[in-house]
Amino acid sequence: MTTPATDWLRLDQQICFSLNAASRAFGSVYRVVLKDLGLTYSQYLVMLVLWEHGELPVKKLGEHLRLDSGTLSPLLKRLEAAGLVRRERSARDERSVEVRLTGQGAALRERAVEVPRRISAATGLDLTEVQDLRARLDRLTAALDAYGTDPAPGPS
Amino acid sequence: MTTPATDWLRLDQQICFSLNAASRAFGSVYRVVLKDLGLTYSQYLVMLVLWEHGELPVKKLGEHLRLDSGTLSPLLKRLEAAGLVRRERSARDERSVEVRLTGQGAALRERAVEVPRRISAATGLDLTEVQDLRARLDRLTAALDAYGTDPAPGPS
DNA sequence: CGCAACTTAATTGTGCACAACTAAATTGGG
DNA sequence: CCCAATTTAGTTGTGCACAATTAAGTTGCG
Repeated sequence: MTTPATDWLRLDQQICFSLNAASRAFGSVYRVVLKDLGLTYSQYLVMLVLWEHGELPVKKLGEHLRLDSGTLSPLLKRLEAAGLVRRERSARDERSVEVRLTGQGAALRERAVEVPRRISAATGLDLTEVQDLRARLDRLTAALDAYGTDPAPGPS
Repeated sequence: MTTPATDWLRLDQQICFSLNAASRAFGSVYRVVLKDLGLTYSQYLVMLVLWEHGELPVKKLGEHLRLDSGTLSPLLKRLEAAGLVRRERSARDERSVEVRLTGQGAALRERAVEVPRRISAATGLDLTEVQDLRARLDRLTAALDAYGTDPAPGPS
């Protein structure tokens, strides 16, 4: 009684669809929760990194978030236009652009501290479940990334 | 020994980030695997639904995929331009647009059957793990959706 | 020094997601 | 029948993701 080969193409069999749907559902909740702060979900992630690390070049920011400059450049310009960050060329290395918080950006953290609690309430998961799910997802991401660099890891 | 409140804003504590990262990592793998078929990830999901259900209005397609017409309309036009689907106004209800596969679109299924196997290999997960993860993610999505319609479900 | 290789951001172009709005058609109450 | 409410696609505008390319600056080898 194995699943017929033809059923592998059923939408409800696709792990990617569940993942994508969950990601977008999160997006909807964050949109509501972050509206007061004037941030989008991705902007919020950038701010999290800046609140944690203080100040860093676009390159480092992208490494933390797995995003490239094509995504970050316009996003950072919007944050700068909103008065939350400043971007300035590094004096040491003119290729690099340092991103740092303004006073207003740093102050926004005070209002952001309640965001995780509200999101947590929306998930209906307890701490243990969240950590377990995060661990599984991180392993999955690592496996997918490895496939990208080496599609056929084998014993050869 | 509880986690300091300040740490709730750490990026690596955010379940949404792990989810988002996994979703984008999947995107990269699908981009590679689907390149031969000339489909993007989202177009592939649409084709899955059409292969499974044969023909249906944009509305139904959106319900299956949790997508609205703002996303589907341009996407379907691209699929039509690629010769994979046809769109035509329903005779019964002129508001509705029926989407159906062309011969070429139906034939593409033969080449798509190997996609799930290749994706499965990339995840490094066995069938049990995939089903468990899917179930967790679907429950999470349901909880997040419920929050959107009723932010404070209580016993009142 | 002089120049090739590399690094880093930014830009450009394509496509997805979604909110807000518009337009057209259907439906149902009077 | 008439018209208000509803349903359904489509359009517009904003923002994210990413590939490919460009431009500027740095580094190191000879």
